[in-house]
Amino acid sequence: MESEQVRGSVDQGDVTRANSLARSVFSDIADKWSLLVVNVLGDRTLRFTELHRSIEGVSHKMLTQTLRRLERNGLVERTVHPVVPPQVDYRLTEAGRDLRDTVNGLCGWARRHLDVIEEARRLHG
Amino acid sequence: MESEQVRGSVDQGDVTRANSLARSVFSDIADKWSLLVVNVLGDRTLRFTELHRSIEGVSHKMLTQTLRRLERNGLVERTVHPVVPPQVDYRLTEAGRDLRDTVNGLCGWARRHLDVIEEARRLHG
DNA sequence: CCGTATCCTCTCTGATACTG
DNA sequence: CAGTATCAGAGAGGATACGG
Repeated sequence: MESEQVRGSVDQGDVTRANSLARSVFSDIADKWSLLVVNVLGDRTLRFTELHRSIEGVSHKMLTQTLRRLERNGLVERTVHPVVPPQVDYRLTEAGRDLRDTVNGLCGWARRHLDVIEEARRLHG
Repeated sequence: MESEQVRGSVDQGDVTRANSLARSVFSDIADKWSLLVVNVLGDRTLRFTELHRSIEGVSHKMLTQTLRRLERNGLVERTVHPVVPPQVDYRLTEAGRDLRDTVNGLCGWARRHLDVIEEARRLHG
């Protein structure tokens, strides 16, 4: 992606690094659950169970995996409170909140093109 | 997503429809290959083989499947020229180009947060 | 409450070979 | 060139049970 920039004034090595990284990040966040988690979290701080309830259809396992991946990419911050029963809070980092704005754009896009999509599905479905 | 809007002035049924549709669209486009195809196509019109060459690592089969799905959702237009050898052109629809702008936002996001992501990966990797 | 591990199923993916 | 069909292996995802 952004292949035009290769010919631009940006440092070549930097661009290559950006491309491959962006690509691997895409692989990590471009899935349904990650996007939904980012959206649901928003500006709030939620516990594991609250997230689980908020995202319909996600399994315990998938939610855990998704949260670990998001944490690994610096999008989500995980806070463990040493109490019994255990309490763990999740919230978006700054990068995560920035991503959420972009994801909101995606939602806006879906809303704007509802009709086109539905018609296309009727035609080709 | 957009759950705040449920309490807003928008028609309730419309919101529900938008949410479930957005969700099913997400499932269809929120994958690596779809996003890459949308990005590579941009404003151009490309043939199957050109796309295949442009997107490193995609198999013949996956590219076909991805293009079918994108067509099914009204993001890509497929034009078959009745010549021998066959020639098939792919280009983004208006909805597709609109999506590409959003996806570009995603690329921009990745570029902006390169350092944060890399550091998070070092820490948690 | 939160997380991990195991098992089992089912889909996805790539390789290959074949049609128009 | 563009697309379909088939097959086998890999991997994702769900259910369940158990540990901190």
